[in-house]
Amino acid sequence: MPRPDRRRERTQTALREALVALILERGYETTTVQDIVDRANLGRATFYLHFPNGKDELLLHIMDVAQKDILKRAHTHGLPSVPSIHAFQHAAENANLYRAILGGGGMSGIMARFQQSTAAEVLERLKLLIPVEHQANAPLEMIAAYVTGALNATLVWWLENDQPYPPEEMALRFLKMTQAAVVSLLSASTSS
Amino acid sequence: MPRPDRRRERTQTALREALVALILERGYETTTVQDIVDRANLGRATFYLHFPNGKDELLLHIMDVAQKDILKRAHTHGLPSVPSIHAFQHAAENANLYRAILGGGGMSGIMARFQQSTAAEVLERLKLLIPVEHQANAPLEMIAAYVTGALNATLVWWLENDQPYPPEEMALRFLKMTQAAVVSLLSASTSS
Amino acid sequence: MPRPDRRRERTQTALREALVALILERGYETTTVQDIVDRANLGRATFYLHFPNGKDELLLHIMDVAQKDILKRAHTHGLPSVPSIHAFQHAAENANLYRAILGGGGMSGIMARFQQSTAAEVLERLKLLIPVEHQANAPLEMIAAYVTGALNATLVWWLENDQPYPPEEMALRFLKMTQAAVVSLLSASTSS
Amino acid sequence: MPRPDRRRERTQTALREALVALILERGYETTTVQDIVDRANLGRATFYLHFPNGKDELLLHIMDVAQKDILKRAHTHGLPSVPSIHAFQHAAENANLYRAILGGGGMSGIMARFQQSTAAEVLERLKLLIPVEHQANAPLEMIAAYVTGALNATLVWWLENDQPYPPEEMALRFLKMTQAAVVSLLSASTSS
DNA sequence: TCCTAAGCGAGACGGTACGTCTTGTCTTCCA
DNA sequence: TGGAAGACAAGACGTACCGTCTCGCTTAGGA
Repeated sequence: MPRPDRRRERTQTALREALVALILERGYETTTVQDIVDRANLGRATFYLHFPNGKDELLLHIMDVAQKDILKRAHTHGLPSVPSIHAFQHAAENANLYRAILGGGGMSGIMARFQQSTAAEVLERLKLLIPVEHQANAPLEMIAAYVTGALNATLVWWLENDQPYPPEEMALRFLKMTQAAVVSLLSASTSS
Repeated sequence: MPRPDRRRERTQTALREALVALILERGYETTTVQDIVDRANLGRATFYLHFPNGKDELLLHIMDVAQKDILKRAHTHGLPSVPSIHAFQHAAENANLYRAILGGGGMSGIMARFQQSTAAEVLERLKLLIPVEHQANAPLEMIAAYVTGALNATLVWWLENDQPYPPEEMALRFLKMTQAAVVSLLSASTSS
Repeated sequence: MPRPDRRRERTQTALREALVALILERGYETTTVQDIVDRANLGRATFYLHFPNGKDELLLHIMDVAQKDILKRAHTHGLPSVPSIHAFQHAAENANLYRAILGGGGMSGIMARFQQSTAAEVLERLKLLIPVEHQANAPLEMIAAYVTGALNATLVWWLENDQPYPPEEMALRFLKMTQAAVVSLLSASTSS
Repeated sequence: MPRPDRRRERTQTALREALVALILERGYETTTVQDIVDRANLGRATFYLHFPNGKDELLLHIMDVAQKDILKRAHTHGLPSVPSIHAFQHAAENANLYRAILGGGGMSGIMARFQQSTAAEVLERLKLLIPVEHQANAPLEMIAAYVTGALNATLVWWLENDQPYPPEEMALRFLKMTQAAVVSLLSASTSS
């Protein structure tokens, strides 16, 4: 039975935990390598011994570990009828990490700011369009977030693929999907 | 009565254009203030004269200008029946800027990477679930991007609001909205 | 009358004085760039702005300034009958600097140690060879230092020039010069 | 009687030879402990086992061995009439080591540079003072090296002993010794 | 038309973080 | 069981940016 020097594993775990903690306390961009190794009680050179490309590599490593975690869980239970359940459960258990990666958004928070201001506009539209008696079935804020996230991702996909359809067609597709999604949620919630 | 002095406007325009160009060439994070003023043929002190908080402030300024643009257009035409049409049109005309803000994602691309790997998994699911005869109606990749963006944004909203519902309920809501969206798009495309 | 930004000169002077002071306090090799700029109340980057090759370049600069000083003095007074007088006077006025450059010797003091141990052996020889009644005329320690320095320098010259003469001949030349020097000093001192 | 343990001797010899070789190839200051043990095919810990104070201690050890060598030779032959003959012979046999210790001079070569520039000035003086017909008897460069080495060593002695005589007197003493030495060498060479 | 306050280019400067390198200690593994 | 391999803490290195600060030059605008 081989015993392959457990110090490396211990060191990397300490670094992972230190970075996750610091991201939550002060954000990713403003956290320095020195902060991380101070928190982990390690030397700076040791950090670069394990992650020669700096803190980005450590963050990727953290995400790798997390994704292996979620995949292991999925394989254990087989394909569920509600596929996203694992995502929500895993996010609940690693709320700090998910907030750090998805919420902070990086770019000094520019992207998060964009998402929020767009979501605010979407929310206004929803308030106008949805009859008041249905608004209690689900928080409009959640719907606004859903719609905004979908819109942004669709925009990025469209641009990254060199605008394969004219904007009018894209807007129509997006409208159809989104209308159906919103109506479905509200009516379904009613019947529950 | 203040003195308008057109030089200020000219300088700020030069800075905006320089940053947008540089973001596309090498990304936002790796662009330095010195790069920007070199490109704009300005002195470094001049930059801080206009944007004392650094390049973040300049990026916000660029987004402000862009959003004023889109709002002005919306007010001109009144509320459209397809609301997102302005977003798509504006994105098409400022593709570079949108790719920079939304696509790059910041955090050294970590977020974009997360989006992509998640989208790949979603795509696998879609291929299994959607009958082959419907797959031609709309690119599954676009649907995968839509769903992934919606999922991530919903996760963030849920976490930022301290998990107001249990994960199972969130997964169920998300499933309903998404199923309806996908079905709607595919069947609608069929009948068109 | 041009006024070419005196800040540079002031900064370089501060750096020179800081290094000279620190060399005396703790030696050249163990003095760090950070020590120097701390003492001079400057930033580290400023140091490399003026001396991009590190503290060696600053030390050379110090020596340049010193040598310009001694040459200016020599040119003022014309060629003296006792040529080394300027060296001794200048050394007396910049004793700290000379001790730092010549005495410390560097190489972690190895060279100084070698000089000292050799001088001790030479001193033993001198005590045996010189009659007691002449020993008061000049300190034998000074003569030992003189002879040792001459021997080492001659050795280096011989080796660097690929031993142009056999060792026996070199030893003979060296003996002649040194005997004459010692005898001359002692007898001359007697007649003074 | 202790057990000599020949491995220790073999290891130390390998380290000595490695350092001497490396000093010649790239200088003492820029040679690292890792370089030494790589060259000697040893582990780094082994180095510190033998020389806990680092490479300075190894260099001192090398000099000790060399000096024991020269002393053993001197005792074998008794006091010679030309005392420096052993120094020259030993230097010839260990030219690399002597060049490393005396020539490199350490302090990143500052001291060697000082010696050279001073020797150049001395050489100019000698050319003016010495009749052309005597210049062939001995290389003036050797005399310049001799005089410069003597001057520097005398200066150091004077400063380290807190300037026991005024500079004028020192310059005079130095002049007398040096004049006699030079004259002696040249005339003696003539008569040989 | 001038002249005067401003915008501006240039770049020195104090800081802070970077990623690299070497040192000396200590542990693990292997022959 | 002793030594090679190498992880580790400490800390200096030289580089890169940052944001601040003079210092003159240019220039637009009201006088």
